[in-house]
Amino acid sequence: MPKETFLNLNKDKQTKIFKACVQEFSRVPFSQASINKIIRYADISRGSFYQYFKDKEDCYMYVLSEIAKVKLALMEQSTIYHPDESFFDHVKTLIDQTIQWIEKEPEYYMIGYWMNYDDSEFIVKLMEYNAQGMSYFKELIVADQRKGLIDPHVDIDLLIRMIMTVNKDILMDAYRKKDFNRIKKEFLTMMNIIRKGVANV
Amino acid sequence: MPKETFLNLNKDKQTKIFKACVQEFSRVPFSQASINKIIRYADISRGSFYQYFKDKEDCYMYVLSEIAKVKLALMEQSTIYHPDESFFDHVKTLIDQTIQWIEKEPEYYMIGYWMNYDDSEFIVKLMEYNAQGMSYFKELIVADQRKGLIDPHVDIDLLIRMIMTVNKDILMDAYRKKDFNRIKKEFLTMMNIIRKGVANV
Amino acid sequence: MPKETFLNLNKDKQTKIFKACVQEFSRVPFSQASINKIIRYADISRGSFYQYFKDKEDCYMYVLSEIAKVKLALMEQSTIYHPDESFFDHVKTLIDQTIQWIEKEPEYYMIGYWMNYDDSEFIVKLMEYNAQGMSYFKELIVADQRKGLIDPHVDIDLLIRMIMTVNKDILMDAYRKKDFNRIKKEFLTMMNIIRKGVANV
Amino acid sequence: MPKETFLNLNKDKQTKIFKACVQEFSRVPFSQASINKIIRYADISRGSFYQYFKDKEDCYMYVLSEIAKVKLALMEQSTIYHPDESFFDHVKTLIDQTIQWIEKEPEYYMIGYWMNYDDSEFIVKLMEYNAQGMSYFKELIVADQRKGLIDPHVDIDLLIRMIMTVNKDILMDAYRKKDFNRIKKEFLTMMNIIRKGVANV
DNA sequence: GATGAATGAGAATTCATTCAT
DNA sequence: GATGAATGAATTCTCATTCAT
Repeated sequence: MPKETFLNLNKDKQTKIFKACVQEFSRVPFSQASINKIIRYADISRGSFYQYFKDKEDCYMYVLSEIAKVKLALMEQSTIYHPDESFFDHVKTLIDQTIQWIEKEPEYYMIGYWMNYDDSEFIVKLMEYNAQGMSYFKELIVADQRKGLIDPHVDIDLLIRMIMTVNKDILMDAYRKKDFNRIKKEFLTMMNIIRKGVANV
Repeated sequence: MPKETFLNLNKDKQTKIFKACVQEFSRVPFSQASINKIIRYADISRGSFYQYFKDKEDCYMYVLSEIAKVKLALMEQSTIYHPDESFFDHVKTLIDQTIQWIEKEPEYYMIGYWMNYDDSEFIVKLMEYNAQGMSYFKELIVADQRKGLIDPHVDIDLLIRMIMTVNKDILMDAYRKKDFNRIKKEFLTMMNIIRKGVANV
Repeated sequence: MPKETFLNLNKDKQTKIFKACVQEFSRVPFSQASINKIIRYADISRGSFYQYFKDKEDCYMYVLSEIAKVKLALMEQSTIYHPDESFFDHVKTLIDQTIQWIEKEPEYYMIGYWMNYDDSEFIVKLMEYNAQGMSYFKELIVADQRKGLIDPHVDIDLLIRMIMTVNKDILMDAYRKKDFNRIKKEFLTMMNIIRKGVANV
Repeated sequence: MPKETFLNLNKDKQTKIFKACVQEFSRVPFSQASINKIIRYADISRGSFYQYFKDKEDCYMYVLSEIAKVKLALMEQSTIYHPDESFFDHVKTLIDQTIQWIEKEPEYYMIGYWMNYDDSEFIVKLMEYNAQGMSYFKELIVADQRKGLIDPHVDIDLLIRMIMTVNKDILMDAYRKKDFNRIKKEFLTMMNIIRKGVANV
């Protein structure tokens, strides 16, 4: 996490630096991100960077934690206010919010995206903490199975992975094409396929 | 694409160089691939490399195109020899073949893997290769819809994308965990979800 | 030498800063000593450091001069209280004291140790301090020569240098091996060699 | 040791680079030596340096080995041609040669000098191989003891250390004062002290 | 008199690419 | 057609020193 020096900076400067980091870390995976570029974007000296952050990793952690704050705030809303939602409704809510979020801060999303594909030790470790979010999905599914809404024989882990993957794919596609309008419809369609299947019975 | 100088080389040497490139490009993403390592593997001089290829990118494109050839050949086979298969059976066959292929030439697969998450200009180019394979999937689905096997209202493009994504995810996961045994079962489970859905009717 | 700002500080703070400097300058040679570490040890701000000292060199000179004071005081004692000792007895006394001193303030000794092998401009300055102690050695030797205890033809300056060098070497070795027990015995042996020679007569 | 690239260079260039290294490594201890300075002295590009040497250590090892060659050649001469010399005569011969050597290549000497005072792991390891040269000194002393030339009770290791230390000190002093004329006389005087002692019997 | 943020030159090392032979 | 030496900008990171508050 940033050094005191950074925290002592006025909010404006902090924000400027944060944005510069986001700009760079959303461009390429962590291992390719260039401190050179960050300090150029932020218009600070090389020395200053290292007065603010211990090293590149430290800087990255800071950015992630800032983003996590926003993200958690978002997720808490959806979790807290709809505790009794069914799994699919919940996923739908979540996606709605994610889409909103991406439209507002697409770069935040990219940072998380790159994280999936960086092999550096550091990033691999980081990824593990992400996996924690999955557990409450499981609970929702189990609950739905008890209520008779979801087939009790289904492989829960695979189901979650499938939805996650599909989800990621759609968002990435939207990002690439800079078209967030179709996403929602596409997503609902895909969720429906998973829910109902495509076979004609 | 390679310069004439390369094409004039005897097949043996071409192959040796190709293999060296594959070895390196399957190790790390394009941006991290080292020409140093390639020329060492191929046992050619630094100068020769640049007499064969315009630059690293050119070399990469060459490798991709070679692999694409093999891949397309494979896919065509499966189409040619089982023209009447239903869509899902076909997908299953395809996956069988892909798994076989990966087990035989895992490096080819890795190159594709890395490609997805590296330089975006290339991704676009890659997508073009992939898109070629899609058209005949469509035909199979339409045929199945006519036969009453698949829901006629389903969005064909989305369905294909979904299967592709899920497919990629399973393979990637298998690769990461170096465990190809579970793949087939996992894949069948996921295909079943897509086919039948998970809702309790 | 320190700026007035430093001299105006209360003794406690001066001492705290001095100790911090000693801690750092005894750790590594001057050129590798870190002002960062000094201000952290002394718990003063970066800016304060430069309000007290012109630069790193200035700070170092201050430390050296402080240590020199202590050292000279020590040497004077041995001269004052045993004015009639023979030269070799005196050297022995001196070494006893030096060893005591080292065991009490090993860091002071280390600073001198590093000094010898770092920036050469400093060495010259250091030598000046050291030279002060030499003159009364000479007197002792001359006295012993008059008393017929020491060969009148011996080159006094060389003899002193030799003893100094041997002395330094033993101490250094003791310091490196963190073993001060053998020192005294080794030292006596060496002094005996100088006194009696090793040739079989 | 240098890479092939370096060995392929013509002798002139090799020499130029070697001299640049010597210039830098004789200026300061290894840990402070600057590759920047070396490439400036040698008038080569930063990249070239790393095409010649793996890293700074590699470069240093090369320089040492070159110097060692010269030094060994020198020592072999004195050892081979005077196998029956007494210990002190041998030391005298050795010093004569060392002085000659230092006068011709004072920088070589400095490199070895700095080595004594560098704490980096790498250098500490290196120093061990230097210790090997001592063993044949021991043999000479033992031989002299058998012949009755040297006091049989003398502590051999301490004697060698003493001579080494004194030796080093004289050379260093000569180097500092850029005055090699007095060395020989000084050295003989000191050896005489060790041989005969200074006490009036 | 105190503070600590800002600076920029410097460190070692890597690597795609060029160019003379 | 082959070679491999030369290049220099790029990388991350350190640190003594300055300067505005």
